[in-house]
Amino acid sequence: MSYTVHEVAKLSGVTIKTLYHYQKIGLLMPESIAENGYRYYGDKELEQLQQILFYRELDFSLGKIKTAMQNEPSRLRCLCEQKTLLMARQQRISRILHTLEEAITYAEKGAAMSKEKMFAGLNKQEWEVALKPQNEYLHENYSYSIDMGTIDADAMNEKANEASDFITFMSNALRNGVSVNANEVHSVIDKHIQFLQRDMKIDAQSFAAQSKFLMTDEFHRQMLEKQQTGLSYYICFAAESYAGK
Amino acid sequence: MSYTVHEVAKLSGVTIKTLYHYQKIGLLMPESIAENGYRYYGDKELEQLQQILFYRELDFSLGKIKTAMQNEPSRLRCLCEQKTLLMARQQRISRILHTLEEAITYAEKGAAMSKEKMFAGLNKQEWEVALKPQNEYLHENYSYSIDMGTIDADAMNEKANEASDFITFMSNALRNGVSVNANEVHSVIDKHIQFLQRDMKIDAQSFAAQSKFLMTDEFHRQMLEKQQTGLSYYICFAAESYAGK
DNA sequence: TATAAGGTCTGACCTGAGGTTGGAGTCAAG
DNA sequence: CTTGACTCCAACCTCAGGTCAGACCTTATA
Repeated sequence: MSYTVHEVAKLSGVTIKTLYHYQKIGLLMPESIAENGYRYYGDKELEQLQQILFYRELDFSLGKIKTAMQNEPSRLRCLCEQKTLLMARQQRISRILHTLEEAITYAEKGAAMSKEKMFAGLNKQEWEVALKPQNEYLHENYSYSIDMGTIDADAMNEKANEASDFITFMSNALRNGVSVNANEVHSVIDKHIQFLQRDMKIDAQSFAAQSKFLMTDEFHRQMLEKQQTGLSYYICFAAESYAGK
Repeated sequence: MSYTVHEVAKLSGVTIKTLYHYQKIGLLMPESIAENGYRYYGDKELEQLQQILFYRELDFSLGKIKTAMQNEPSRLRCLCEQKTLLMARQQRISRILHTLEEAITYAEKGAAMSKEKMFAGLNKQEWEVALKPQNEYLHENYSYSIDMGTIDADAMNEKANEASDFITFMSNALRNGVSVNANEVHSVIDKHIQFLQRDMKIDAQSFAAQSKFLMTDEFHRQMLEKQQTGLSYYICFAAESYAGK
């Protein structure tokens, strides 16, 4: 199947000029060029274009896109990476939106925001840190948020792993439609609480309360939601169900 | 309170050069310029800068930003509009993400996507349509799933549409990470309840209770969850947050 | 008090990702 | 065989800054 510039443009939303530009810089070559100079694109080229547009959405420069696509010829892996990045971007917009909402409530009151808050999510330096390996980021942040006040590195690692396991389980349970009243959910919460009890006094009630509290913290909530949509709410309910048993 | 270029740059994340540029094109003037030529920015200027950055995030050109800020001197209304636009953008990213995910599953199977699907969300023409009346778009996608088994066509249609809009909104809100405490969520619940009140006596508390009750009914829960993982939990929380306001 | 280190101002030039204009060739339909 | 839509290509323009370079200012320290 071959497409003319016009067809490709209509399908993908880029202009003909842009296609030409991409050809000139060697980013996307036509499948074939007829004797009259007309350019024709095939299915493979469309896939490439799609990928280019995903990257462009992420504000990659065309040069970077080119090298990225050369270095990682596996379409699948490219796509997966793009997904990660796009999710990170969504995250960033969430933060900005949050800042914006705060700005609105301050403006309504006629009050002034703190200068750092004002630019949360907008300040790129800060944001680039959050961009990179989200997983570490999740780990770090989660563990740090649970065990404030401990120092020992190894123990901390163990805690991070436990927390991560717990979250993974809950995430799977939610995806699989397991009810918050299910026994396996309760028993995992039970184990998790037992683990927590090593460091702090905590019981079912206060765990439920704490889950709820965590939800009020936007940052935390987003972290869970990033892992699985709806997770923060699910955990909260599960904790409540467990506590009310 | 006055800030030097350096301080503003660090706070906001823009470069000094950019500040200079904004001054040159008259987008953001310093509060005062000392005799030695040094520029100083005050709190008002920081607020303006914040707003500029919000707009920039939305890919407004600097010229447009300038006129936008001149035409709408009310900071509050500016912010609210920006919020709407930013939420629209987030939805667009959601769509792209969805396309990306589909691309991944197709790639895993080694199959080919349909050409239109391939560019869903990326194609700007199409997207601009989706940008403005977001609601129509929502209609199409959802209305079919709610209104099975209706009797009175017209009245039911209205109800179906309302319910459908409500659920779709909540679903998007959840996907986009909007907090259950967010004003827009509350106001949508408010509207929904007002709508319900036409047919039955219901207030915030009983709505929250009913949401919770719905959750205990596996059939209803699964229906919501099928639409969007985590949705039943989210709605429940949102209702509670609304009731507790 | 001199000097170094670091901020600051300004203009001139560069860049990337296209858009615009315009002249000329090409295609399909009536 | 003409008309209207499509295509090619080159030269030039734009926008939002970045880079570089030279000169000036401020503050801390020797």
